[in-house]
Amino acid sequence: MKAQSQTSDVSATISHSETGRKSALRAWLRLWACVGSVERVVRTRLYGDHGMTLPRFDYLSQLYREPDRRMNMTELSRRLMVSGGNVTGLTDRLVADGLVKREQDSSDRRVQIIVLTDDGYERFIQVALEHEKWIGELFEDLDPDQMRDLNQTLGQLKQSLEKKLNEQQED
Amino acid sequence: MKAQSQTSDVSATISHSETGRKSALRAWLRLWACVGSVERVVRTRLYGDHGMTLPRFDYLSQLYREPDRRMNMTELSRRLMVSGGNVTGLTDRLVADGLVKREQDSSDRRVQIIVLTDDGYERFIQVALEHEKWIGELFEDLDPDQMRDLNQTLGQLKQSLEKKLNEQQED
DNA sequence: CCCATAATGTTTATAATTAAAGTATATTGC
DNA sequence: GCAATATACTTTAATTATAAACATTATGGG
Repeated sequence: MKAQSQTSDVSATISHSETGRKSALRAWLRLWACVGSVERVVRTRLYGDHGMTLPRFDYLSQLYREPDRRMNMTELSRRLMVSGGNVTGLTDRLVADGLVKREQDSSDRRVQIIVLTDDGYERFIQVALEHEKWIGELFEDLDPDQMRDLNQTLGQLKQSLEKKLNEQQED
Repeated sequence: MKAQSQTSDVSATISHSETGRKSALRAWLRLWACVGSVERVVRTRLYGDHGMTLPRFDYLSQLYREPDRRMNMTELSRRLMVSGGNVTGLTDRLVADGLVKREQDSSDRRVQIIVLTDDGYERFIQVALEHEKWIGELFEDLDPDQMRDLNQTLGQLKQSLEKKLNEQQED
């Protein structure tokens, strides 16, 4: 059949990139499935056990990791990988709940600095301890060697993706 | 200090699970970051180049993979890892766009069968070809060995997570 | 057959999310 | 200094998403 022999000819020439594409797609689908499963568990437990949503938890965790517990909106948007408008809305609700507060930057009047309040800090560490336990349980079937390799590969992939994203942005 | 010596005593006892937790958390954060980066690229290009959203693309891809291009709502909800109400809304809009249609199950009047239309099929394969190319490019920095190991580990993790989810559901 | 229970899907209210347009402030080049 | 451009954030309209309550239909035990 013509179509089939064409496929064979082509695959003989570009077989490497063809198989690369297929295994990349498979890796992507598995990554997506794993993240979806973990997110579903974490989201359900956050809401059920602590009345907190996953986006708010992620938001607070970014602030928590900063030495001074503060960050501007643009940086939050970048770290959380969501749009600026989304961060505005999340911030409004977190301010209403008293978990964060807005402060003005002294040198640039456009900039809003978001600060974790004492309440927000207490609330976050309480939830974060449980969160870490859940993640540990969800990943417990991977043996230490696999975990090490996985972390190594994902670290490399993460850097590679960030590099590509920056390059793309400049175009 | 009392608190510190307590921490040391505890970590001496459960150091293995402690380090396991930390590396699990690191793996989770990296997984999350990688998926976020890829999703951002794919979403932007889907919308910019094809006027399609990521949730709709994922929805169509689930139907496409079925031999008869049809599936009921509950199964779609399970595969896409989203709520039933969400699937109802997505279906309404995809029906309005003519990409899928609803059919009644002959043996169970509760069941809606969603069928990919000819238009939906054509549209999907056109976009899916590009999608596969994008994913291949985004993952190109991983060498074949890493890709193979990654796929193996993620496959195992995926199965382990599905097992845990089922067990949890039964509680 | 009938009732309790389960399963399928929709509706409702609300939150999260995006892209695009808009506002205000800074910066840069001339 | 001023105009053009860039940056930081908000607003808007639409879509996507959840949890919980609901309606309908199916199933299984008495």
